[in-house]
Amino acid sequence: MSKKNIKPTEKELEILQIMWEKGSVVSVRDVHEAMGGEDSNGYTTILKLMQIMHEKGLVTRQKNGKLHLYRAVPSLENTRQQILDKMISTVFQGSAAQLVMSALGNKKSSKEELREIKKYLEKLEGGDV
Amino acid sequence: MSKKNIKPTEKELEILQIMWEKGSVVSVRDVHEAMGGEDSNGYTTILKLMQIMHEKGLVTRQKNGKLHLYRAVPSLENTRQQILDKMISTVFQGSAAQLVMSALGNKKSSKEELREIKKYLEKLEGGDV
DNA sequence: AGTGTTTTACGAAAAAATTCGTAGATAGGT
DNA sequence: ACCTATCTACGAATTTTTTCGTAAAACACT
Repeated sequence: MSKKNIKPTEKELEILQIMWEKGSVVSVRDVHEAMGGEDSNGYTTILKLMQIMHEKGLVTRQKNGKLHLYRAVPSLENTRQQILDKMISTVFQGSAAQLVMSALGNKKSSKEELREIKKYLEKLEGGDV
Repeated sequence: MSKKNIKPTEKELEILQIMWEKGSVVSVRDVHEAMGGEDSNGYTTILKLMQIMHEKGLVTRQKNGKLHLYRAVPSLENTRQQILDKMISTVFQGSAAQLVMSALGNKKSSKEELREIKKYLEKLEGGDV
């Protein structure tokens, strides 16, 4: 019951994405630069976004000297799951299989990827085929 | 070059989804009702949205008596593709395989679905394994 | 202490998306 | 011809998201 369903906006998702990539804590500047620096967004824009995310509980932060270090609260996995679920229900008629096949269809995935997926499938079918 | 990349908003996507489901043309009322009627949205809200979609070129329409019948312009397939691509790049580190495995992981897909996917995979690997 | 650089806080503007009220048009039935 | 139902057009209000300017605080270095 404790899982709040805070849906990140698109921009927020971009920021979360960067945090997940970097793995550990990040400063506003880290994010700002990872997003393409001043050409893409003003520094204070990113700052503001991260402040809002903090208010929403999407990130925690802690002071380090004069700057704040931020950490993503929702996990990459959960977020993926959430987005996938929504997407499956709105655009894929509720069928995960359809999504999978669409995803494989266009992107010419490498043979290794395909093999990996196949292996995964076999594991899923697991003890009952 | 003619493919405009008109990105439907979320609400617009819901409406498109209904149109795809219904298959053929739909009236505003059809959509309004399919979306849960007056409890969910005012009739004119849906009307307005569909008018905007018309301006954007997301739907075509034709008069039939006093009402308009709408038809989705973007195909379900293309839209899926577009959304998937974006999603893969923003939340799945560019890897379609990751998306696929995530999608299969949580949703307990039926055995039939899994089998279907496997078959599909084999077809993809096709003439070179 | 004084100067310069970087960071935060705050407020507010701008842009985008959603919602709906009102008025007028259109068709159907009587 | 008139009444009623339903539909469209239009404009505007509301809400949400994105953007950034300005000023104050924090630190670093003389």
